Amino acid sequence: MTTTYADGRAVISGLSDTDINQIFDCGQCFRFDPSPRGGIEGIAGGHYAHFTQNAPDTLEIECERDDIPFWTRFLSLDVDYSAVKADISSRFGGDTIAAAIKAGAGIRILRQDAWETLISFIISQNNNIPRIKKLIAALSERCGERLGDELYAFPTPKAVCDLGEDGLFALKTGFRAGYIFDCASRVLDGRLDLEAAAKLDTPALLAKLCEVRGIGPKVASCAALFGFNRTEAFPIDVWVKRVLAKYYPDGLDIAKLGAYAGIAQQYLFYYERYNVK
DNA sequence: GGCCAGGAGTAAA
DNA sequence: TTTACTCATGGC
Repeated sequence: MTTTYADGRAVISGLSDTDINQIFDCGQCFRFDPSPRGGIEGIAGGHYAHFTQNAPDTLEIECERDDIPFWTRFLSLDVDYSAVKADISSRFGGDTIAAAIKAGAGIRILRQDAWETLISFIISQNNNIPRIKKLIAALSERCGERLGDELYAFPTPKAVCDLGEDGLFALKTGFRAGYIFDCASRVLDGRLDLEAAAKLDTPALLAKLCEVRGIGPKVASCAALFGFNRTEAFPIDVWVKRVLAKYYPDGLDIAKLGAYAGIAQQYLFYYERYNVK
């Protein structure tokens, strides 16, 4: 993998197992969308980037020069996904996981901000992806830092807390308003110390996250997987339940799926959710 | 107009 | 320990 930078654009070549359309459209993030001028654009970590991929092994990132390490890490470009796939395949067996890996061959699990994933997946509960995106965009526009024309950073815990439960409800978050407020309050006053939480082992992390009102096993698992880089976390939502019932009627021992269970889960989710056969 | 959406809290059995 | 109901909202 080699990176060059010129004219506000990083060009990363020598890639494998990478497809930005799959990465940004597999339900793991909610602030990246197709750009009117082609490619995919969005905001993370308070920075805007625009991605284009004209070849399987080459990615162009329009971003600040100083942000290249951030985006490289964000995209998990340092992770050897051929090894990940081999490990998953050796543990699952069967045609289903092979087909799912093939269907989502370019998926990479993003390393997102823990706080952002917590709020995003609280919003996701009993909701659909387009509306989740709308609500997060509305929240960011309402109280996130303005980065440019129509561009807003994801808001800080304090900014969300200052909105109050009423302000959050006014954004049409519905019954989730109180959940979002509780989470923001806890992060703000230190009852939920995200830096300390990041040092816990995964079971302890999940238990800690579940102290927040409105965070249960599924939301906690998504935050752990997408926001704390816990690739062994295995979120079970309606789609994954569907996959498990359909292809693994005799049950699947998730504990035996190893360090990349969460990545396997993402292949399966993508396979079933987007009906990629 | 009922059903569903990357669920979780609550009460009841 | 599971099961049924409820929670706002919007697309279909």
